[in-house]
Amino acid sequence: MENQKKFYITTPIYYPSDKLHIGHTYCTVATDAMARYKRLQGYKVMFLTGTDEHGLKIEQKAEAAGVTPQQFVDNIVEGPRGVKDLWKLMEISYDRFIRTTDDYHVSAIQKIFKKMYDKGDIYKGTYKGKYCTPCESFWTESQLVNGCCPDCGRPVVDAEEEAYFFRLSKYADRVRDLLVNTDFLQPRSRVNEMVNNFIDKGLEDLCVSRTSFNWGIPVNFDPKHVVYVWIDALFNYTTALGFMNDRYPDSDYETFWPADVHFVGKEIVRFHSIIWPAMLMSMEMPLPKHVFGHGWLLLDGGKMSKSKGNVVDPYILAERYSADALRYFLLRDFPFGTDGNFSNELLINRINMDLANDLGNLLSRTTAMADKYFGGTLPADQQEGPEDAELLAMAGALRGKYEAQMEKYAFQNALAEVFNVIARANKYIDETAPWVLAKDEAKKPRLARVLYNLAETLRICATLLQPFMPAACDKIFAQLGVTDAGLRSWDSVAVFGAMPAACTLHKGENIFPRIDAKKELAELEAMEAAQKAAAQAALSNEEKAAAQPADAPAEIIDHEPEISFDDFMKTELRVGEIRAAEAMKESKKLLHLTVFDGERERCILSGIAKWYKPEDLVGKKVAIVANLAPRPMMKGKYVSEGMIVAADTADGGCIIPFFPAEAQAGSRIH
RNA sequence: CGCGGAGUGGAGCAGUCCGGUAGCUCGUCGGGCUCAUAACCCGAAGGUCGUAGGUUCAAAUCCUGCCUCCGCAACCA
Repeated sequence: MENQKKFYITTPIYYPSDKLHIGHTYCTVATDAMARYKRLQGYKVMFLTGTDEHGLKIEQKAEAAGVTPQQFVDNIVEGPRGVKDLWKLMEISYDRFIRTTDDYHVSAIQKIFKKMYDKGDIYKGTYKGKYCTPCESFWTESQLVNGCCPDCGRPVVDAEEEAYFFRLSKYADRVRDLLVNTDFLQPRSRVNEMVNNFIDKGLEDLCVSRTSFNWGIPVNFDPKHVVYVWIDALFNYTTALGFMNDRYPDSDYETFWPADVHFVGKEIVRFHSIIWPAMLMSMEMPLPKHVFGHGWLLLDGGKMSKSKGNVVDPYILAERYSADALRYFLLRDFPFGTDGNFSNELLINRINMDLANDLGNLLSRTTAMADKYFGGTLPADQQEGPEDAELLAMAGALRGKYEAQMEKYAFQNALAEVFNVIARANKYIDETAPWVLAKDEAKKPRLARVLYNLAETLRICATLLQPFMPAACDKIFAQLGVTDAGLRSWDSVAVFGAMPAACTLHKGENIFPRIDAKKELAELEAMEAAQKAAAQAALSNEEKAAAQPADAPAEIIDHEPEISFDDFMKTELRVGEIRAAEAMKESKKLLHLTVFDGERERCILSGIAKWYKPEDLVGKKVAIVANLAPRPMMKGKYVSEGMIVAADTADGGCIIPFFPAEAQAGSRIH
């Protein structure tokens, strides 16, 4: 076993500030399929996943929920319907689960930080900016409003905050070379994006510590700093192998590092393809062989949002249709490298067509005939026929084709290859018409051979489907009478015919029941409506939300401190009449509005272009914040003098309340 | 002229690097079969491959302009 081939694969560590959604599930399922595939091939696999638990956002969410940050993340990770429960439900076969709050990780990160510091690649610098003393906040020049704090409007002072920086710039050339001249980053299309957008624009040194929040790993030689996300999160891939800690043996690191591939979402490709290699170079550690940036699942053609995301709760879908069916759908319908459109209809359709009609039904008709014609056990006396050649050739060649696709992470193609064979087997039944053979006693040997070929084809397909649908494949093997582990191995599907001729198969339960699509879609829609209503109710009832912080962290409202009437009156709300509105060529999101405030026309740039057409706004009367400090925008090309009052909508849009025509432009709003 | 991706029969996609009968899944219509989960098999209709030019004997594929959609960046005062 010394020479056994090794394979180390990881998912990102997810940020547990909310419960995970279908997008996280997608990535993790893909990683799991890859890990299982490599195990099937005989590799010694290390499959790592976990959670990235530090940072300001979690600190704030915990505070809002009235619990400690540790309690907050414990609940989301270990609690009911939490991260680990989801992975259990989804049959995720991770070998290790790392939490960045695990003490071994914490101490290892401190050592890593110190080592980079001692080397000179991390240095103490100053983060220069404008500081608002009452708010205890730093702001950049561009964030200031009229030279004042954007939060409270009070003057700011020049200040410097001490921070540690990583010499990212030092490694820019080497990282560029890595991306451009090797296949480190895949798919290739992501390379241009990284090089053009980030590297060639110049890499600045990276701020790797914070003093503005506490929920993080303290820099142990300078404890008022905490390690910011980069070093904390990225090095998880090595600390989980025992690197610089004693939780796991050093031999794990020696065995598995460097990783064969990190699967990551395209939004974090930048961190994994630029910052991560640079930090490893600094540590003089080997680089991972590949980073694969996969696409997103889109809803209605757009990015998944919280309000939409609730609808495609992986928990609900897996419980309704089985984890295997959901896993299959995710990996069969979407090319791994690019974005894909998720919909319940596609999901149900795919389950019905491929799993119920083609695979499930093939198993069902095969086992039913074996029972009916032979009592389950095929006689060894079998006769080949002219219809056999093509099926045998396809099933025999399947492993090679499948392997070629899997090695490219082209899960959808690998599955398509398997289902080509399944379709061919269904056709083979028509060609051989076993029910006709069964009527003639003399043709029993031929009939036996036909059923054997079907069973063997199913065995080969099920073996290769194990990485995708582990539980369902177990059931298939049970019905095929395959008890010998050797008959579900990679070697056993190299050629057709490994199964003994006199095999015994019995019809069992339907493995993939057909779904009543109409009824299901209606029910899912009803659930969606109910969830939206519940979310609305929770939004309007803060106490209720606070009582269930872990279940409903998304519904916590961040309230501002109470203010006096006088404070309120400092906000000068007035009726404004929109005299002109036009789209801006410089921005897709902004509309350029000319608003009459009762005494003059002012320019207001408002981020509503996505929801309002200019012509629909002209002549309308709206509420404006009249005493908001003018704000230079588009690099000073425009100055926005005020703000239009608008509300967010549930689908992430926005809506403006309009005053009736008789409202006087300029009149005060109380 | 910020960066990048995409536009192919009703739907979702492949094909584009390395030009040469436009393919797959679903849907629709017609037929067959009865072993099976009203499943399976066969056949048909349906596409000027976003648009306008160019190169070529030949362009979905190469080149140029334009339009539309989506992400990132900027930014929603």
